[in-house]
Amino acid sequence: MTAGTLVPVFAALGDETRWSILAALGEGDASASALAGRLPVTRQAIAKHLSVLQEVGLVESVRVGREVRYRVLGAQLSETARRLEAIGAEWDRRLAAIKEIAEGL
Amino acid sequence: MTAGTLVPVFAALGDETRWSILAALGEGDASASALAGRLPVTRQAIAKHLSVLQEVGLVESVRVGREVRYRVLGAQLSETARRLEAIGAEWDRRLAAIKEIAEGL
DNA sequence: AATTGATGCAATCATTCAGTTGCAGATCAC
DNA sequence: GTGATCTGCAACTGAATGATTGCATCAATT
Repeated sequence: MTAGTLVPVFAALGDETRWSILAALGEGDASASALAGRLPVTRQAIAKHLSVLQEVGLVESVRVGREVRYRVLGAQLSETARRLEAIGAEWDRRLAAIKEIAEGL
Repeated sequence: MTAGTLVPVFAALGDETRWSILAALGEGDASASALAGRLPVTRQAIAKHLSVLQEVGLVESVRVGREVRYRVLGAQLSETARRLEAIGAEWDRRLAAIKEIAEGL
């Protein structure tokens, strides 16, 4: 269901413009040209960002006639969040264990 | 408790070397020099990465004599995961609503 | 105090990347 | 078919960044 590697997803999410695109797509599916009308960047720049987002599984595209509509995939975000939560919890567990040892409990 | 902006945290997590550092720190607190002994990059490169990680609240540092020890903060990861999950769920909710409308349910 | 080991700062280099412009190709409307 | 519109590819530019080397500084050990 989800992409293999985790790091590229974070790299994709580490850009303000891409979040603007995701936010705009959150209002409803749209094409690169339509997004270019709402954001202060060119269509080609948006097309590149959409390509990045699609490669990591954050959006999907559907061809409708002569335009290509993009849609946000929330499931990938949830999956990423789940894996991140697991890692964070593991580290906190270790820290707690160390603290217990240090305090002689 | 956590840093303000979300995007820089993702940018910080979007680098393989920084994950190597986080993984190494997961085995126990360490200094930049100690990490340089375990990873295939120079101490200065690691120092820069640690600076980035510290700025977004993923690690904290404690001075111990002449060395500076770094520790992973799992709480920031968990916090980031929570916010990500919330966004993903919201998007999926909207998608489901749109799909229902489209299918005339 | 002299030496050793650790951090910090600065300059440099190569690569990556976000963004642009320009043009060619494809598809709908008329 | 002709024109308008949307996509796709390619080349280019400028800025950000990952990584390096070199040197200065500061603290602990002897």
